[in-house]
Amino acid sequence: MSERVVPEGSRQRRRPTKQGAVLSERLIVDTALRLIAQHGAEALSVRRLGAALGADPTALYRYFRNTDALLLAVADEMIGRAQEGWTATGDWRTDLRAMGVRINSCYRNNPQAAVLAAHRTTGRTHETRAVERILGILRTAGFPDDLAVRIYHAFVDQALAFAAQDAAAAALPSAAREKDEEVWHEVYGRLSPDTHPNIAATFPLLAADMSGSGYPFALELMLAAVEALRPAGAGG
Amino acid sequence: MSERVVPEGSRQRRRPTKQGAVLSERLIVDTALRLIAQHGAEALSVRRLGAALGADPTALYRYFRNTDALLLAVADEMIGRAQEGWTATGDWRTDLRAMGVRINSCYRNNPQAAVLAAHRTTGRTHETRAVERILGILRTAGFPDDLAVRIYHAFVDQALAFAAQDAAAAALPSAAREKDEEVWHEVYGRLSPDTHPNIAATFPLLAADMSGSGYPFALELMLAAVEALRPAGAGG
DNA sequence: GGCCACACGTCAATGGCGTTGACATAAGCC
DNA sequence: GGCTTATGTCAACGCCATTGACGTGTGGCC
Repeated sequence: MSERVVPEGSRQRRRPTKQGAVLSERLIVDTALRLIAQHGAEALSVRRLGAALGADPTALYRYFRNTDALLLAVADEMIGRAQEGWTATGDWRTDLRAMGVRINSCYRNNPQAAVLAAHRTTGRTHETRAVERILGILRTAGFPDDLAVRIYHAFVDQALAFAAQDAAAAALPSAAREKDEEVWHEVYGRLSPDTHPNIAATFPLLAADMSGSGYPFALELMLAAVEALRPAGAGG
Repeated sequence: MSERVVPEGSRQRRRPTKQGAVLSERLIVDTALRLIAQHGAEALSVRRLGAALGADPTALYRYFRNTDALLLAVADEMIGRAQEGWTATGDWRTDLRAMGVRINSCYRNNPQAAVLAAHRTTGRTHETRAVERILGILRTAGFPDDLAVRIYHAFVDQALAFAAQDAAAAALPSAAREKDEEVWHEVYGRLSPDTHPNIAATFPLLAADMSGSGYPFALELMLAAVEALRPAGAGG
């Protein structure tokens, strides 16, 4: 009895499907990402992916043990794409902000995979490099080690937590997402000033602000607070 | 043809199921939370919930239009539990901190449900009350409306995002969680100072700090930054 | 060039899921 | 006590992921 999944490296026989497609791990992952991007997160199912590939749905199980393994591969591909091209400017605030924004948008661009990946510590090269860089930014800016570590922790956790939060919102089935937005206008817009004076007084501002992510402002607040903690006389 | 779902307020005929249970919105939500707490988030399905209630699964559709509506009710119940017994002290910083800590710990106590609930806007009573209270804290502290709204947004998103993040960690199967922590010590503890000087220099501090949640310090940073934004001359 | 093992695409089937429409019956109003 | 109808029940639909068996064409080997 042979194992169902053959590692991509030792794969030798490539046999076209009835519809002529030649499958590979790479092709499947790329197709899954395209499917998500084009038709939303809920469009990703084994059956639909099979159809998009021009193959029997169960052919996927020759490449991934289950859908979880497939999603992990998709997440890994996403991380690889996002890490490309970052360089330090030397200004700690600019660099930290860029890191935060990159992590956030990287996850938000692939919400389905992000939801799965955001809560895990991989210990792989891309991750360790990011840790090293952020710690470097803080220590070079003059923060003593114990403070640098605490700031690193808060910064990274916040970036990942917001990324997961925003990704989860983007990954909701479109019906649920629309309903969430509708709630803001229908429910919050009709609360009485008697019972909810603060909501009633600020409603237009509230509805406008809540449609976006809270991360950019939260990031600025954190940067400002960190600036205030920086030892006097430190360079940069 | 009457509407399938009757609002809980105007419900008058309570008819026991074959197994003798008397259903209500309240009972269903509580049972759902118990089911999730005992058997994990994936144990929550219409069929299993029906079985746990001692009713036909489809009886739920007399109380909730679909599973999404049920989920929102569960989420709102968690928000309500987080606020139980809270009272304002009048000091905005104390009150905001208490709100944040309450949300965080409540969600972490019900990690499986939190993972499902933290990303949704329910528009239900517990949620609107929380929104009203937080806005009240900020406006009473003297923040102008537009700033109060932006701070509210950043604060709430931060609390929920960290709550979901911490809950997800707590909800991992124990084997996977131990493996994640082990990876932290094994991988990060053995990185060479040549390739990862900043990690190597701070590793003991790092390993100690990363074992807890980043939220408390992130919350303090946000409060400090907000304090700096408060208009001069405001009371409190 | 021909043979053979078996990898891999395919098919059928299983058991789960949410949801709907039709039905029966008891609750509560008059 | 009769009527209306809310509410619990049932059967069925069309999805879903996953598995085991099957046969065909590929690539290695001589």
